[in-house]
Amino acid sequence: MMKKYYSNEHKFHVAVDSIIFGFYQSELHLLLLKRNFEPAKGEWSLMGGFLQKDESIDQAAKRVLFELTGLNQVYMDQVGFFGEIDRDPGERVLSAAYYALMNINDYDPELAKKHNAHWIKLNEIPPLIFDHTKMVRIALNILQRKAATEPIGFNLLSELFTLSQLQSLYEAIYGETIDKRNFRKRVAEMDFIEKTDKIDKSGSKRGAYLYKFNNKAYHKDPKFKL
Amino acid sequence: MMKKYYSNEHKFHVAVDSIIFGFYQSELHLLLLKRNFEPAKGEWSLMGGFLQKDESIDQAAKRVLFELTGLNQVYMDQVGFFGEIDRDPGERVLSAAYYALMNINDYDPELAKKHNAHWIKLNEIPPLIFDHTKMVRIALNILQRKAATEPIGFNLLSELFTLSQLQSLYEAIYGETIDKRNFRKRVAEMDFIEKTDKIDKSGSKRGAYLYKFNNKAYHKDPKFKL
DNA sequence: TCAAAAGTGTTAAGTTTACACCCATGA
DNA sequence: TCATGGGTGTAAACTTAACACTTTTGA
Repeated sequence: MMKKYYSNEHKFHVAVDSIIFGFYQSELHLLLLKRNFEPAKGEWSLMGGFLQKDESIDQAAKRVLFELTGLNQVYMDQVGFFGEIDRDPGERVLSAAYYALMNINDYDPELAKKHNAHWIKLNEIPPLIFDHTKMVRIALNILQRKAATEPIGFNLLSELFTLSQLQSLYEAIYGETIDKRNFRKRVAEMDFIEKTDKIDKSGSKRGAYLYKFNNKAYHKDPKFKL
Repeated sequence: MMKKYYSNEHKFHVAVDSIIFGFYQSELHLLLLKRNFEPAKGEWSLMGGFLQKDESIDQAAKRVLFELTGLNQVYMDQVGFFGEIDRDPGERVLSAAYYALMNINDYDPELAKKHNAHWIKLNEIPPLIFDHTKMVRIALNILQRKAATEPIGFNLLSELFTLSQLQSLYEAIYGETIDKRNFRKRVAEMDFIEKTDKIDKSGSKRGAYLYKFNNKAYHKDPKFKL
């Protein structure tokens, strides 16, 4: 048996918290819980859960997301590790925060009801428990930086999307308007954003061409800047 | 007494590991341990330590750095939280990695001897234990990104520095050469990088003016791009 | 006297920004 | 027929990149 060196060291509760981004009606939203369980019942918080003995921290983040959404294969990335002594005023809990980018259409409203989860506009976020507001702020910073140089924004859209949808997504992420012609010029230079022959008529009478992100083509020549 | 909700949850060992950057002879170096203690005695690793009951994770990172260097007030930033199940093959330990930027001249060689610590050139890093090599790679990525847009590089230099030193620092961080005139043009536009009337003769016969970073001036107009 | 680092401006290339009108369609 | 979102090109401003010689001084 392997010798144990760490037996005198203290041990800690470790949790994960998920900042879940969704996009609709030209706005970024977060999936937040109006907690119907203790502690802090009745308050708003991120979805979270405890790290289990037999799972990695990345696996825990995926499991927690799955519990709330029923979805696997969602884009996730670590935000940071939060370890202030009193961040949870009950007992000490350390937390790794992750953000997730999902297509809001994939989300089953039944699961929302069960967990009392709600999509809240980014600029209408209520006060959250513990340090969750700070986690959200940092996650948004990371998203803004990363979305500019890596093609992660597509995770927030359906597989097929119009250029107007793509533009309004990036306007929402950056919090500023983008010139339509300049935006389309940049998109046109990215060969991995492919025009299909399908047309979406839901957003206008005339209809707009639907595009899709070709991940394989992106990896052949991975350049992205929006 | 506050009700306890988490008592059934598993607890974990939590450590911090420090990626300590230094700069001399125009090259970035890391302060690494040739371990004179178990586990993995004889192998190379980052400096680390366990999180204690009464300290935050940031405090733990500072304490661990202090134990190795005797220095407080060193620039540190979180790299990420590493939680693979078998990252430490002995017992499960989760680790928050931090990188630190220090002036190599502030480092007491006596402390180095005691811990068997060595400054190793970035491109001569030996294989490290556990996932420490991965931590180093991610820390370097963060440093490269952050050094370009925030004035953190000065932490690697003495208070007074020549423009040649500053340029070779940024060349080391980015891993590419920079045009001298373009570099100096950019520096000249940053009013918070102030020319002193002192001259350094250690690097050349002619001598070069010494500059300093004025943090207060920077915060009045915080723009940085190198 | 010469080797070695310090210091100094200009021009061309490339990138980014600003901007306005016609098109297709369903109500 | 008209209101609505879809689609398209050009020129000016700005930023970035390329480039070579003179100065100073200690050995």
